[in-house]
Amino acid sequence: MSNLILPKNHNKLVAIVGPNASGKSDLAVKLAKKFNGEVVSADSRQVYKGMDIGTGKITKEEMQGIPHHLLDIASPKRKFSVAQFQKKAIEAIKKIQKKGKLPILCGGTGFYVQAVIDGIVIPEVKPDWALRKKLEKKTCEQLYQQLKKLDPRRAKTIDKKNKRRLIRAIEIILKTKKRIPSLKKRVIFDTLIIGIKRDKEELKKRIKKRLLRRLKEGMIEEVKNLHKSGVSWKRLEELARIPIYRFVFTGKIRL
RNA sequence: GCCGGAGUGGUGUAGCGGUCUGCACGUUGCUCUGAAAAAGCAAAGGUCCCAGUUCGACUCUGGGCUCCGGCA
Repeated sequence: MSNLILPKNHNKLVAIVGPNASGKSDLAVKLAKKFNGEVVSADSRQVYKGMDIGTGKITKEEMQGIPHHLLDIASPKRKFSVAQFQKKAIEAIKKIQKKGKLPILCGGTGFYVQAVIDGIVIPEVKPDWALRKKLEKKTCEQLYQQLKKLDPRRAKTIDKKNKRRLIRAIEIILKTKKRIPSLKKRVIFDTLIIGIKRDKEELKKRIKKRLLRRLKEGMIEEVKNLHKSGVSWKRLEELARIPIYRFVFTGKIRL
């Protein structure tokens, strides 16, 4: 086992990206063992407590003693966002670097990885769900006209038909009373990105195998428990875009 | 074996005797400013088979095949 020697306060980061079931978690652990690293998960679903089997969260045994960060840091009852993730991830990565160890960002959610390695500067405006609900009732055209009045520059670049983005833009302006600053990126880490490629058929097989294993492991129990602990069915459905959760809800699945 | 119901993109469905068969999910490509397994844009992809009626059938009729339910 050849351990990498890094100076304290170095700036290195390894990021692993790739499709579902391609073996990112395994690779992350392997690399961590080899290069004296710790893993930082970047998965928008695995941040939630209680969603283990369904999200394919790594188990204690699979971690093989390697510390994993940013798993189980949020309640599924509340919504978690990229901005929250970004802050915590950067914090965790810096801490690992300070110890002279190698942080390994293990992908899952592309946007989350991007937020960290590209250092997208996200406006400091928390989502206002009541406001969003109100704006939701308007048409794209109405929202676009409103945005045009508030911030003509942003209106020029925005996708006129993307309601979600239009709403977010208006939300930022209403809260800050200012126009939206142009997109900035603040790259803070010296990152090596590792992409995993795998044959499609093989991926399918791996996913199927994983699905069957998870059903056995108590997938259905997990969903029941989530609901018992107070996560509404509605919220569960929101979170349940994952095929395996959909299976639990509908009894149908396509592979 | 009999009776009934149904066969429409990869999956689930909608509709109609006559412009391009619509929608959802999935797929592929592109775009991304606190929802990212998201959202938006674009593209590929279909009427089970054979006859008949008709100017014209995905639609109506008959037969075949297959599936589902009920009865034997």
